[in-house]
Amino acid sequence: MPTQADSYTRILEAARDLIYGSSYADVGVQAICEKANVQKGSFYHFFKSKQELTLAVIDNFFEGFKESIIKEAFDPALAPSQRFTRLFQLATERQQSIHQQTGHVLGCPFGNLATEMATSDEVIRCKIDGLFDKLQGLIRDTLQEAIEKGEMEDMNVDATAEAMLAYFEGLMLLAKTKNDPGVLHELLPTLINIRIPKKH
Amino acid sequence: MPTQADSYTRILEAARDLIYGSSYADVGVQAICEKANVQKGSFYHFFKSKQELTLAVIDNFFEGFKESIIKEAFDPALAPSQRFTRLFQLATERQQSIHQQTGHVLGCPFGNLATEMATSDEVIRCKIDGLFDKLQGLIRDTLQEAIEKGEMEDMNVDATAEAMLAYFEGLMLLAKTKNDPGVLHELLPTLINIRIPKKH
DNA sequence: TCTTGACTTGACCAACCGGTCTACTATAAT
DNA sequence: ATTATAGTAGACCGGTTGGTCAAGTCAAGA
Repeated sequence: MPTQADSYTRILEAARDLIYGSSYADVGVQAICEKANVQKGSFYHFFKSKQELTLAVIDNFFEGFKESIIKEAFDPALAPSQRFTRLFQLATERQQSIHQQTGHVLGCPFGNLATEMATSDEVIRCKIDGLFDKLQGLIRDTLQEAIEKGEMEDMNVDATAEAMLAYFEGLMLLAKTKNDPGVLHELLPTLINIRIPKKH
Repeated sequence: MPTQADSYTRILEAARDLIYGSSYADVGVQAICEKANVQKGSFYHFFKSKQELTLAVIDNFFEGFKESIIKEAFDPALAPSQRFTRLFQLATERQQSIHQQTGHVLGCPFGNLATEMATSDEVIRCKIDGLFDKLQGLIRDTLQEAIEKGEMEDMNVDATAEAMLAYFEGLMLLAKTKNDPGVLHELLPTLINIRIPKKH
């Protein structure tokens, strides 16, 4: 007998794991209900549609991301350039761990969903677009701080942050396609060498 | 009355356009048949499953890619570093053109399919993995030639080629998520600055 | 003329899709 | 004790999924 009131959480987590493990379209409401040990009626009591559930899943992913990787890597106590190094460690370790558990490199949940749904669901595309903007802002601020502390030369921080995010997502995609986390271990550290100079 | 014998081609092209425009899972056999003006039976006369059709679609994509972008950009008559510049132009123009026609940046067809299916269809994952290897090889050979001609300093050509491919795919993903081809116009040219040095 | 085989037609299948609905239970406030 | 409310149960809906199949068309070869 499920502990009643946390059905919402169980649905959310079941959906998160299932969708991350394959894709939005491949995971049906029925499958989510079965994994969450919940009936259809309960599902639609808490979520008015599969799309709304997915928005909640994306938020949940970002929460988890903030409370683990971001909090640990973008620690103000660390030197800016070391934050990147820590981020690479954590991201690589996570994909390695997932690969060991599931047999698959799953990549970036936001990148996965964006790729699948950008053309068919504008709401979700905008949601992920916004999250990418936040991440880019986080990188940009860190770069700015590094410049101010003399750790890095001056540069176009906005363009560089965007390029870094792109490189990160691209490596995740390659690692997923090769099903080999080694790509990340080898190439993620080179992300800090990316520089887009200021144009003048 | 359809011109009979080219049903195969019409199915293939309909599937290519539909899948590229949304995703594998979102496009049904029925929709493909309707767009191709063909009946279900004909579909399964030519393709024994939706998966096999998808493999043919991937091949078709790569053929088109070779005969347009690759043939034009990786022209031995061009200086190696100029081949990259040409590639950026062509890739950016193509996405801009698609965006103008469809209202959406569709990104890289291989990256899209890999992201969607890598965890659920091993055959397709391997197929795309192989294509990525070919592209990486093409980049690597160009880099090698650039080094031999003194256009570039020596480097780890394999790692650099992989990093470039990742950056390319990541930019495509970002452009798709933002639904803005401007990302490519702004950042693709910086791809040539990526360098992974030889370790010793 | 008869046969063969490539191709087409469209009805049909079980399974599943996202979503709705009514009936029911459990809890808590009145 | 009564009522309201939150949550659960699961049958049910029309529509769609990938895939099958028997029947038929048509052109070429014998």
